[in-house]
Amino acid sequence: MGAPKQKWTSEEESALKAGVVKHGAGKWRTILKDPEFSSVLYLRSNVDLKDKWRNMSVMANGYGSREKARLALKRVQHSSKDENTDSDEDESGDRPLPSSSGSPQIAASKRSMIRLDNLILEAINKLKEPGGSNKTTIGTYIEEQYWAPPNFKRLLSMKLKYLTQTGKLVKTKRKYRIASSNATSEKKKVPTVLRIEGRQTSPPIRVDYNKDEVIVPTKAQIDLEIQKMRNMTPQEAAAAAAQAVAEAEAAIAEAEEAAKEAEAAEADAEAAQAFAEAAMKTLKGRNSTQRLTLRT
DNA sequence: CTAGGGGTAAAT
DNA sequence: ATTTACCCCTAG
Repeated sequence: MGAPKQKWTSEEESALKAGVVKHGAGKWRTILKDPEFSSVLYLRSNVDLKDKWRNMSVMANGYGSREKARLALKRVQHSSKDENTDSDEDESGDRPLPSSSGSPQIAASKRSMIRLDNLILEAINKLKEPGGSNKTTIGTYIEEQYWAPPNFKRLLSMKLKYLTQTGKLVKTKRKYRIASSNATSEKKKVPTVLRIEGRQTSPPIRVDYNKDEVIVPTKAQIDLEIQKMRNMTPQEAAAAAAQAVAEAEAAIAEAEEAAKEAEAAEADAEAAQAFAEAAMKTLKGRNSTQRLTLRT
């Protein structure tokens, strides 16, 4: 019929994730009605959200609710040794189901948002140091380009280690380089359409990204965060940023105490980072293409 | 309305 | 052939 297939955009995916974070997985109708996301998800139905969440979970986790024989991995073109020590230690449930009522416990283990990853890759990319860049250089770059939370060093170390382990980075000597097989195949989503929340009477704003930035699929996520802060005063945004950092620290501390792989903490830390970073950017007014400070 | 299970057809 | 958006159905 009319729409043969409508691929979910990164914006929609981000909005969905954010919605799940905010309202919990399963509150599809609530998420849909939230003006924060309805601007992005107004085309989708609650069932769509459910199904999409299912699909995403299946992919991310490997075993969501609809996995079955999902054990068919791609035929790796590993030139050397492969040895994927697949330890299915995954305990991060797809359905975090935050125990909302009662005492607010910070325990949401939502995994998504690969922000710092991109930051690191961008740093390495930009630095273009032959043989790779070391931790300090990368850290300095990020600190200069963005900002550094108090626990940034730890975050970075953890992230670097993790990226190396997962093969996204290659560590030679003390230098890190981007793995050769690093598929930088992001979507061709160069132009993004944003809608003004509330009213569609205004024509969509077309925003062209990739000004001087690396081609890293990170814009959508930032967009989302910024949208969420669109109505915040600078003070509120700063407070949110501070809180985000605090939460990240708490997550790190917990993870270290538990001596775990810190997977869950990573997600939290990254989410917090993204939020904080977006806040800082907003405060600095270095938003490139758009003014998001509008108030209807 | 939601959780799931099942399925289909369209993109890749 | 796989992935993925959507659909249908049933039980809570």
